[in-house]
This record gives sequence, C-alpha cells and structure tokens, in this order.
Amino acid sequence: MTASHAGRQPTAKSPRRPGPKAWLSQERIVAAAFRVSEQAGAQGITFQAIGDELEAHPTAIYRHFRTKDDLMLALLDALHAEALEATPQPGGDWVQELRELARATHAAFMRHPHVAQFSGARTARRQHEFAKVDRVIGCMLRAGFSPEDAARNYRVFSDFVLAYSAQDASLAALDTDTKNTDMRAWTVDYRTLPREEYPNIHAVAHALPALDDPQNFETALEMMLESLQSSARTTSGTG
Amino acid sequence: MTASHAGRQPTAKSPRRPGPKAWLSQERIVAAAFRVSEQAGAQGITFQAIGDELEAHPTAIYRHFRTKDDLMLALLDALHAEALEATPQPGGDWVQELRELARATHAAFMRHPHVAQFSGARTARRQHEFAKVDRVIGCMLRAGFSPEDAARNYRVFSDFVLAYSAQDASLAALDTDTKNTDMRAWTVDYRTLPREEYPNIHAVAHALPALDDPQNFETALEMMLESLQSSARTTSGTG
DNA sequence: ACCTGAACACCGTTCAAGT
DNA sequence: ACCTGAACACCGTTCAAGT
Repeated sequence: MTASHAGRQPTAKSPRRPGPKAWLSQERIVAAAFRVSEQAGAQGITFQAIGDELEAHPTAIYRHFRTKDDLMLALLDALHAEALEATPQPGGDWVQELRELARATHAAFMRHPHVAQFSGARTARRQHEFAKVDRVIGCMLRAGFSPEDAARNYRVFSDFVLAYSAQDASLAALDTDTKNTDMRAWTVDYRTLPREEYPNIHAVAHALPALDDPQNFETALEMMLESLQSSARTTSGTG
Repeated sequence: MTASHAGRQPTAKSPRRPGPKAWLSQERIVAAAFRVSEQAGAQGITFQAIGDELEAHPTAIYRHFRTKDDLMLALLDALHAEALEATPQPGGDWVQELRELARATHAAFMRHPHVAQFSGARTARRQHEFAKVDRVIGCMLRAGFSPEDAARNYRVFSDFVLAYSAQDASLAALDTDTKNTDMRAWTVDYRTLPREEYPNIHAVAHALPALDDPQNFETALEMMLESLQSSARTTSGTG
C-alpha cells in the first residue's frame, strides 16, 4: 500500500518499464489497437504492434482477450458505437433515420479501414451492435412492415450496408502500391481495351466512376431506400 | 533426350519426385490452389499447401507468379470465368440478364468461398473480368441509360453484387467453430435480449432470417433490379 | 530453364517462470 | 493477479545452389 520506494534511478536494465502505473485493460488495448491500425501499413493489426504501442509484452494481451478474434469483435463493436454516436436520436422519419445510420456506419468503417475490412461478415454480439440492430428494426416497424417483413428487411438492408462499407474499407486498407495498381486499371487498362472485343466498355469508358468515388455508396444506398419506400407503400395502407 | 534410365527402383531418397513429366504452369497451379481451397480449414490457401498438392517445392510457384497477390488475382479471374460459363448468351431482356449474371457470380463465389472472401474489393484486370464488365455495361445501355448513367449504374450494381457475394463467402469461409458462434448469436443471443432495452429486436426476433439464408441475397438483388427498372423508365422515353 | 534448400523476418498461441 | 521469456508451428519472400 505504501507507494514510497518508486526510486527512479535510470539504471533500469529492461528498456521498457512503464512502472505499475499502467495496468492493461480491455479499454486500453482497444484504444491502442485503433492507434496501431491508423498507421498500419498493409500488414495491419498484430499483437506485436499493439504490445509496442502499450510498451508491454505482446502476450500480455492474452490476459484480457481470449484470442485475436475476440479482440477484433471488440473493435467491431467500437465501430458500431462510433456510428451510433454520430447519429441523431431515433424517432423521426424512418427513411431519413435509415439513411443517417447507413452513412454513419460507412463513415466509421472508412475511418478505420484496417478494422473494418474483416468486419462485414462478422457478428460482434455485443452492446453497441445490439443497439444499432434495435434502431434499424425500429425504423422498419415504423415504416409499417409486418414483423416478418421488418425482420427480413432489417437483415437485407443492414447486410447491404455492412458489405458495401467493408468493401470500400478493404480498398482503402490495401497497401499503397496494390491500391494504385487496382485504381489504375480503371483509368488506364479499361479505357484502352480494344473496341472490337469490348464494345460496351469502349462506349462508356470515359465515364467510369473511380473505384473509391464516395458517390458509389450514396447511389447504392438511395436505390435500397427507394425500394424499401416503394414496398412500404404497397404493404401498409395505414399511413 | 533418351528417356531410358528412369529406373523405378524404390530406393528414391527424395520422398516426392514426380519426375519430369509434371512441369508446373500457371494453369496447374491455379487448379491446385482451388483444390487446396476446397479442403482448406480456416487457415486457407498457402504456398506450402499448394506445393504439397502439386508435389513440388512451395517456392517453385514463384517461377510462375510474382507474388501471392498475383496468384489470387488469377483465381479471382477464374471465378469470373466460371460465372460467365453458367450464364446464357447476351441479348435478351436486360433485367433478366443482369439477374442471371448476379446469381452466377454469387454462386461461383459461394462455390469457392476461401478465394472469394478476399475478392470483393479487388480488380482482377484480366480477360474474364473484362468480358463480364462488358456484359453488364451492355445491359445498362440496352436499358436506355445514357453512357454516363450506364457507367455509374454498372459500377454501383456490380460492386453491390461483389460486396454482398464476398460477404456471404466470408461467412462460409469462417472455421466451423467461429461460424457456429456467429450464427448462434441470431438464434440464441438476439432472441433472449431484454425486452425493455431492445423492444424492437424483441418484437421481431422470432422472424430474424439466418445469416446464411440464400433468400437474403435474392431479396437484395431484386431491390436493386427494381430500382434500376424504375429509373430506366424515367430516363428513357423511347422503349 | 526450372526447381530445391536454407535462411530471413515475421505471425498467433501456449506455458512455465518471474514479480 | 498480472506480465515476461522462450518455444512452437506456422506464414510469404529472397537468393544461392543444384540439375
């Protein structure tokens, strides 16, 4: 209990000795993982890098997360939390609320592409994911869909948002050379393909949007919302 | 030149000696990689496993592919080829052709989930991808869209199909335990969440479609096609 | 020309040992 | 209780050496 003999002589043998001030915790590890992911060139998030960031031994993380998958699901839930924070409270127009939730999810994924790239197909099964699912289903119910249709439309709409967002994030997470080569395919390769073999590509090549054009997700999102509105009108006679 | 002294005494020191009959080639390596991917539990496609499958040294692959990324893009193009083979010739109803191309792409991805899971965001920039892009753009032009709208709609529709297919493939490619845990979240965790905190989830939990329900992609696809038809009617007065 | 062997710099994970 | 050190079984990739 007496915190006295913390003599700070610089004779420390071990080059990294944060002192007892800095115990690890799930929160600190998650924060460090995000910091690592921001400057992670291609290779990404490793226990080694997180350990360095925390000035702790890589394997110390196993005290707080059972496996790396466990940690990655915690990071995914943090992405859901970030998206929820950026979204106004529920209760207004259901289409506008779905639009805002979708945009906030896409934005959070793009802010942390190294985390997001593996997240699209995963279920975090944690607090903030629960909250977001509840919000989306709430929108579907307010739209007038039956419980069955609301559940189906939740699944399809949310998986669409996650899939498209994870794909955009995957592109952003590629190492610079690989991304540049893929992008250049659309500004060079596809624009110089022989007209005889690929007449349709040739006809519109000058207008092909870039792979990372933010309007791509916006356009896809509006298409999904339009279709939902159309079937909501058909389904429910009672406004 | 004299292929005589191929004495087949079983004294061979080297345990793997296919003899000169079996030179490696891009085609043989791609075929072996697909075979490996089919029985790849979680860990996936490695040069070691492909080498074993070919009874050759893992590093021999570097004679035929510059990097692993180069090999993976060749595998992606093979997926595009498989999707094209399963699709009727172009020229009929543009909506039906888009539907068939999308279904064939999704099916090819699901047949090879370990290859597909990393493919959604990548550009193969190879023969069969060119051919598929030309088909989709052809549909958009036949629908009556301007070159600009055809190019945008190609990008959005195709990226939607690739993203959703890669996401479904990623789920299928998870190792058994991880996939089961994620799936169980929707049949157990989400169905037993407290009603007070998550009223909307509680209201529809019994009807939530499974993560891997094939109807999910079908529903999303029809929503996109509906929206395309609607904007094609608005855009082009000339049937 | 094509393949092999050995080496390099990494991974996630386990487990006995330290404090 | 929490962290460290060493070890294990892997990765992709490079490069000199074999045939």
